[in-house]
Amino acid sequence: MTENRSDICLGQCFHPEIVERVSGSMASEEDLLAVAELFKALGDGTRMSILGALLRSELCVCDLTLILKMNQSAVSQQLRVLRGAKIVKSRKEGKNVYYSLDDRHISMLMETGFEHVREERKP
Amino acid sequence: MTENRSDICLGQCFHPEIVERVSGSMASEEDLLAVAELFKALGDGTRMSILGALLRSELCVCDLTLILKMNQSAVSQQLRVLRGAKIVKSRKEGKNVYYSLDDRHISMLMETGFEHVREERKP
DNA sequence: TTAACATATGATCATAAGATCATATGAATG
DNA sequence: CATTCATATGATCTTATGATCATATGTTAA
Repeated sequence: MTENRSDICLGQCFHPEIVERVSGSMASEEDLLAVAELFKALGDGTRMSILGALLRSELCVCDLTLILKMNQSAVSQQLRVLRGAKIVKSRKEGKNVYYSLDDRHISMLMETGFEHVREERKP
Repeated sequence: MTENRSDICLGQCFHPEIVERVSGSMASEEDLLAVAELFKALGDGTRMSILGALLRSELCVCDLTLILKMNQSAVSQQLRVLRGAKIVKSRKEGKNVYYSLDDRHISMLMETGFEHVREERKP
């Protein structure tokens, strides 16, 4: 920890106690990377539109293509990403596959996100 | 709305009432894209590590480079992204710039994210 | 069991985005 | 006021990722 590096502040700027304390109390790298992957999967306009629709109702792929006005392949590709990230779940019924949000964490994330961007827009 | 497309379900699968209702009640495209941008900025391992540190304490750039064991340029580049997305704010004090989370929405998003990935890991 | 339909997926191509390098800016201090 | 130090940023290169195309899988009904 606090090893020497030639490219950065070697001097008086740094705060050893704080660096030590934060380094020792941070979330694990495993958790941080997992959360980053989660947000990365949420961080795309097409996928967020899909989720915006699923926030209102469980939907089959066909309905999603109509709502998003996108072709089926693109929708399915993005659903795969969302499934892989455990953001949506699916259930099969006949020829159709119905998608819905995985759990309430996802809707909480979306609602908090909406609140944030709406607040940032005001001032 | 519900226009014809040759590449997808023209037949019996689709649910006009649901498509109609969801299309009419979804968040605006503007909001959806803004939230997607927010999550995209959160969706990177380096940036999430920075935020994991800032969740514990306000920090200057130098301290962040030591905590993350990364060079200064890479850290500053990612701080720029986080600033642009209104995820962190900065204050200048002498030669140093101190960064902190923009508001409580950001810590809420992170906590919810941690909860989600930890729960997904269990079963 | 064949045809029609709903969904999934591999391959390809174009674009986006992160790390690094070099250098610029701007504050404090001798 | 010149130097040192902390931070920011433009340019470049490489890799990652989304849209599209073509096709595969799997389900139902004729």
